[in-house]
Amino acid sequence: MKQSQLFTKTTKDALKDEVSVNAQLLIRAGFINKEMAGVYAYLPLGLRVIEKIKKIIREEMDAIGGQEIIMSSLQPKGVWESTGRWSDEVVDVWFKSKLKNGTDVGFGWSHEEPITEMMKRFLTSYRDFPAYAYQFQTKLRNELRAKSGIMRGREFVMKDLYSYDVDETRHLAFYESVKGAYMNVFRRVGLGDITYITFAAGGAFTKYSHEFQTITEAGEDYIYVNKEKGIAVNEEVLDDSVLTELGVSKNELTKVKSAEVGNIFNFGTAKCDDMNLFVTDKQGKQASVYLGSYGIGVTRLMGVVAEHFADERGMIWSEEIAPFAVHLLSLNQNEKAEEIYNALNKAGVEVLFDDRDANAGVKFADADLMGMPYQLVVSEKNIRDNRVEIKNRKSGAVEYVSLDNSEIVRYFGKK
RNA sequence: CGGGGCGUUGUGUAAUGGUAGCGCGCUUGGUUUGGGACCAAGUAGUCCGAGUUCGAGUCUCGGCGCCCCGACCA
Repeated sequence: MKQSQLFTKTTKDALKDEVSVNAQLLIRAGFINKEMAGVYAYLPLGLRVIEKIKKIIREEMDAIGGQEIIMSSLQPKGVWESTGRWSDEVVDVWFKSKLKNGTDVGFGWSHEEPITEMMKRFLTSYRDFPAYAYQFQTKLRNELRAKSGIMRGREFVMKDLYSYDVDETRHLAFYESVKGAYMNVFRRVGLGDITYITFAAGGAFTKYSHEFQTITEAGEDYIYVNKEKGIAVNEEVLDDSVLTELGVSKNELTKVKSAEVGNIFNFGTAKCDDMNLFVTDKQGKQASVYLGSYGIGVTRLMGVVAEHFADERGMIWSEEIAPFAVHLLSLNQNEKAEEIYNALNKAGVEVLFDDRDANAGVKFADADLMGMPYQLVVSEKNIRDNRVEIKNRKSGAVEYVSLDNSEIVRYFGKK
């Protein structure tokens, strides 16, 4: 894409009302726009990051048998009444409205009840299991206090996966396979080293649930970790019995601040029982259904990455989720740069071409702010030396490649 | 939901109750051209509504909105 055609622009100015690093950088670079407190629009560059993250998640979900669907944002009252969760006293984040005829509707803050209701149509026999469905969906939550940019908003994108099974062993095995898939996701977005499967409160159905906590100062949780043993415990459940169960003592654990990027939850059979989802087993008798619910905050994950991979000049995207792999900077050498741009495009390399009539300093500063992994500099100086310059945004390392389109394509092809 | 801070051009800020000014941005012209360059001329504003006052950005009341701490986070 040519930058001269991109309708967004960058700004040097820091916004007074936006304190978090993620929102500050993403807004300055033109990735997102703030619509209101806790509500952000995703612009071309930001959307490309979201789509890259979704692609990774989609691959990992499909790999464990997930089938993608999309539920609705408008939800009927009835399905939530069956579990007692329509009440504002029970769920305090509801956005609600009415149809013209007075019928109550809710805006989806979760989809556990609606998807289970929907599944009743299809899951009627033990032969129908297991069933694994997931979606990417905008969740609407009337948070009392939005904060930290895109890390805690009133409208955000979540990937939620639901597993249904009649066989408890298989149900638990799937739960374990989601753990693995989730860690793959966090590894692939670059947060593997600092993301822990964390013991957390389980609620009414199970003793514990598991959260995926990424160590970051921008987070709002505290967890206790032991990196060598790969153990992490949320502060909220840390007591002597948990320590005994895990076989660690408290002085082996370090307290760190973290952000919850994912959560997996075993409902047992309670939820489906509540919603009257029963099926016929082999003996022709009524059987209960196990439900698992598994979430990844897609937009929050983008916020955590933006926070973590940044320096004083701007963001630093990894190749897996960068909006573009290459930022081609033409220092008044548009003709030559255009040839390279076309060659890279033809080879399928994603490239943002800064073809604007601007000073070198402006282009470098913008490129650093936007944070594409590679900056490819085409300038008079380089052309004279019959080469192009390729700078690694993260390391700052500079490499030179001869001024030959196929050589340049090959450089990025091997990446 | 409890507590605190705050709303002035697009953005960041200034203005004893008395002419709304400055930097950045943006527009135009010119100069520059490897790290946010320079010169000149322009552009645009007091969140909304009442009230007090000869006079309100400034004082009072109400509304709307934003940020932070805490609580909450299925």
